[in-house]
Amino acid sequence: MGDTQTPEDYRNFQIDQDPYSYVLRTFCNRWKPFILHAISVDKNIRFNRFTKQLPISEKVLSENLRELEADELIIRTVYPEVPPRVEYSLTPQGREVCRMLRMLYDWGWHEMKRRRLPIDPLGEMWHGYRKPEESVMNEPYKKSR
Amino acid sequence: MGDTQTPEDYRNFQIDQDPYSYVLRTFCNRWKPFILHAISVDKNIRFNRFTKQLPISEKVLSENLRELEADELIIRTVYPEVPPRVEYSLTPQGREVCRMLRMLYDWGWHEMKRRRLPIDPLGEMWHGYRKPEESVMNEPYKKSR
DNA sequence: CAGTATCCTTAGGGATACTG
DNA sequence: CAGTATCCCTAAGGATACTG
Repeated sequence: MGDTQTPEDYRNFQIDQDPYSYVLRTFCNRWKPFILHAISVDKNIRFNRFTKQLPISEKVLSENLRELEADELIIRTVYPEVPPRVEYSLTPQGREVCRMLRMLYDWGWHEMKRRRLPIDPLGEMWHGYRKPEESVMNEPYKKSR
Repeated sequence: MGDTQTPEDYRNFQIDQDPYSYVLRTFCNRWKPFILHAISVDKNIRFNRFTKQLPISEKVLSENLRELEADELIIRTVYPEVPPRVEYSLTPQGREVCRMLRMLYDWGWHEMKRRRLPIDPLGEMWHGYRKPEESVMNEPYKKSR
């Protein structure tokens, strides 16, 4: 379907149109793996819950949620109540991504073990590498400092 | 094995010690997927070949290769000749990473198709989504401009 | 509650010149 | 050939205050 490209066309490499780059900007920044994982565990999670579970600023959280929504990995549902309630959930694509992220986490975990690097215990609890403690997982991060 | 942590310990979330972060900094930046893939295809690839296949500056390429080596994903072999010859190859861990990157690429490719986004044809050739043309793949990137 | 709006800092990457 | 060494720039993220 119109795929008659010359070698010269190919040489004009557009990195931003490569699937690697798409993947990186879609879910491989500092916070998106954590955000997606939080949604996968806590269905219908609300805005404030993120900020209690992750040391992320509201600005950055908001930006990331908007991007994830635009990329169709999550759905934002607004309930017209007072005070407002907004819930976030995964799309089918978002669930696929979570499966891949799971693989990445597992690889990273084993690799860090192999290299004897310290591993954050909270993530381990969330991913089944450590006995869970509800009291901690419900609100792990203190806004202190 | 000394894993007696209090809830307060857990609350002190160290994002840099989480496997997600480890994965991101190990092989999820702008160029590492391309570099690793280039090595996986062209065993014993040399420094200059990267710069001909990717629009990457020598500085950034060098930095990335050093990091990949430090993280034990690639091996750097120096042959004491004149002029010097240095070859890069994958470690077993590097090959594992390439397998995961393959999954990410495939997901990204399908997702971009689904969303009707333009996909760079050169990457498609390298990943088997498009009929390969040797002449282009051997030196796709022109240093012009 | 669920966010914006501002302002600020830093790390990652790009361009270019140079070297053993 | 296989890199350093410089200098520069932008995008991502952080801190904080404010709002419907």
